[in-house]
Amino acid sequence: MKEYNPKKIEEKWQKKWEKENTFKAVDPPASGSKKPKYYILVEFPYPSGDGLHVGHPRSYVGLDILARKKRKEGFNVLFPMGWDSFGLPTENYAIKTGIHPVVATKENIEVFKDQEKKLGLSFDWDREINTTDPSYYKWTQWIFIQLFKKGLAYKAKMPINWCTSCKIGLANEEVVNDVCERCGSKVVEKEKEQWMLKITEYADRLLKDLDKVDYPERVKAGQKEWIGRSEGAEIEFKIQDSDNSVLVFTTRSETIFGCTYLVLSPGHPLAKDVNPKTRAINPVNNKKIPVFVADYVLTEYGTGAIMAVPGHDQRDLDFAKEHSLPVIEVVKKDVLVDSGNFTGMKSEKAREEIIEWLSKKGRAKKTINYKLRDWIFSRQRYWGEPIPMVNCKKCGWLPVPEKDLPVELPKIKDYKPGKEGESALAKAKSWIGVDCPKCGFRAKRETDVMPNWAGSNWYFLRYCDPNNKKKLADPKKLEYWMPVDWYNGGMEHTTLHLLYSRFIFKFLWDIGVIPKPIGSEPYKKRTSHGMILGEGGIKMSKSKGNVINPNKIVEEYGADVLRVYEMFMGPFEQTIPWDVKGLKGAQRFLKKVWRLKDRVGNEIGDGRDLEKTVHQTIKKVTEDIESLKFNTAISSLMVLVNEMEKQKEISMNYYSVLLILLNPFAPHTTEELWEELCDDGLCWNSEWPKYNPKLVKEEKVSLIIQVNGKVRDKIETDIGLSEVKTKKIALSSDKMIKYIKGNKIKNIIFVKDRLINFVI
RNA sequence: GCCGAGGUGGUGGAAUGGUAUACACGAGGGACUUAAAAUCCCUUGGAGAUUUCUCCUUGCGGGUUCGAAUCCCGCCCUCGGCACCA
Repeated sequence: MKEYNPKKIEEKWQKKWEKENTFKAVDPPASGSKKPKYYILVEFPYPSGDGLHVGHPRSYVGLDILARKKRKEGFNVLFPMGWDSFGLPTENYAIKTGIHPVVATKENIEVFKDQEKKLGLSFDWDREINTTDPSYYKWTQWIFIQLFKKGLAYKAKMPINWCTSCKIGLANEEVVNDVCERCGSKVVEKEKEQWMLKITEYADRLLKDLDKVDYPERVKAGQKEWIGRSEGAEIEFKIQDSDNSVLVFTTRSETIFGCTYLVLSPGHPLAKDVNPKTRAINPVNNKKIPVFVADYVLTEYGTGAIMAVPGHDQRDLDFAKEHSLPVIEVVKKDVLVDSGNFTGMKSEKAREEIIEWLSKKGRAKKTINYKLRDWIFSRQRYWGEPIPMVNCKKCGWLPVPEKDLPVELPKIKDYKPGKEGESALAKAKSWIGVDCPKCGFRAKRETDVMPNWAGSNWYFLRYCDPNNKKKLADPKKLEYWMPVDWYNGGMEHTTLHLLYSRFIFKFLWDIGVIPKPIGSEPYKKRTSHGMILGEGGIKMSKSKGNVINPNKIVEEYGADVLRVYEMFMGPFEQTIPWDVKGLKGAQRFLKKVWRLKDRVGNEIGDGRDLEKTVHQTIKKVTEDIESLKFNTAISSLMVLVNEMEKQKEISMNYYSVLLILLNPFAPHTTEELWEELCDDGLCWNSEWPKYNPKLVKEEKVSLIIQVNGKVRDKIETDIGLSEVKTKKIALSSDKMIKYIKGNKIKNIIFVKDRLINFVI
């Protein structure tokens, strides 16, 4: 082929890869194969009706590069893809158009899959999964039943966030500024029976085990923040002239002598009984203090009541000023003052001793509080996994027998939730009625479905054994593939999705579904890619009309150009604006590589310089891919190509190194060139080159000569020159003579092969 | 308000204590062409001298150091996350 024609090339290789199942991950025991496994996971997308966004390929291409490199290095790579396809947009679309979510989902998936295939991603498509497939959600339901059996799923009447428009209960994290995150309508409180998951039981382990994993510090910080562990004490304040008492939670019991009033949250059981004359008794000094009700104290956190210490807490101080309440300072320079027997004690010691003293009197106990709350797991919607539970008037809540799983979504015509907010499933009368699994009398199915998270909590396990009909996954396969070696996804999922899936994994590990040797953490390493913004740095959105469709780019420039551009545009973790012009640079680069083939000759023709650059490039690209520094990896490849352009003839040897290094980034172009020029094998599975450390080093260096830290001259020297010799050469130069003339050299700083600095 | 990330040419960025601005885009000039595209060559941080050269420059102000984009202190701004967490 004379001209670079990406369209033809890409179609050709994509067909071949599909036909030959090139990127299939081999399950154990692979006969004779001793390749170590490597499991690379990218967050699976929600197949929306909008199709792929240029943000998707950023993650997929980045990790595809890693996957392709690992294969070359001899790993048995698992790099799968699937669809997280339950969700509201599809349901809302169904309500609007009457098109069944199953149909819409199928269409959307076809579009997504086609778009992804056109990017040349090396997924093992044999392992494709879909959370809305009954053979998949059978196991999502099965996990729920196991949680129920262990007492970790329970029903509770909860004051929930109720969206007045969506007619759906929202979890706390789905409410933004008192409005529904999805539709922007007003959210009110409503009492509702909800299925809850006891994630709080795992709070400590979710926190502690962060030490075992390789996540970015900012991600760990997010997890810690969300769990919000704080050590403190519950202290009892008796209400005067009453049998009631108020428990408060505090992390700073050493400040109790400065407590001048109590505050209850509006939801506190005693809040109704509080009046301006109510007094509580401070257990350390028997002072009678007023009691208030205020909404700056949260019902759900701690005991729903606080001891207010305006001398040492800003919010208490604000409140005290507003109500002209006394402010007492009881800690000065970390030492207690005006605090009875504890005066003069260091605050850290006093904190412990005060609790101990009050504990002996039965008025306090040490406790640990978490911000983390149990997880509301019910949604009154249609397009989700039915919660596989049955309610019998006689026997109560019972799980559907496992042999009857999956509980499939019934076919209905109207997907709208009921007016009271009940799930649309409540309309499927014949589906609801079921025999009680225990007593056999007529009972009713649960009509709530699970939230979006349910399917994505454990999907990475199913990839290990996607077609297993008897088990969630074969333990042998899990033991081989798990844990995930490298997980990449969006920053927006680093708190909740990560926490929830870690919780479910730990639970499955506890009950023996996950083989013990794997350990109780699902992801060894987590990274996050940055968002791609529209041109000019504004978010891409339909309303702004600045959404870029990756397939248009593929049409015009080719997938390899898009891949190289997205990886070159800037640091992988960083948010970055899209720039059409940048595509041109990527295109020029690949064209240059293409044209270089005409200069490939035999073994002669390479200068020593090219040899050095080749080895330096191998080193740089090898290291940069491992740290996701794709932008600098590509720039070093550009340097190599620029250097090759200067040569009259390039050896096959060096050109093939270039092709292998570039292959993960531009798999189609390099494969085509490889086929044309190389006699043996394919580029994708050619061994990753190794560099010679001796050849990476420069033999000559440009040594900097400074005077008082300012660069005044440079000299070309051999490496390893001693201080004495360097000094001699440096001082003999005309420039230096000029600069130093008439001054006394006070000090000389010498850094070998880098610089010499004269301080005068 | 708190937590996290960041601020470097006209633009995206490189450099994590040692030549600031690699690589790329854009722009200007030139070659090829009837012309355009494509391709190639040169110039390109700013200011002043223009043959040698000098001074300034990494958000702002200090500090440490022979030497700071990089480390420390204070401030300003942008982006992301969380919302009274006792």
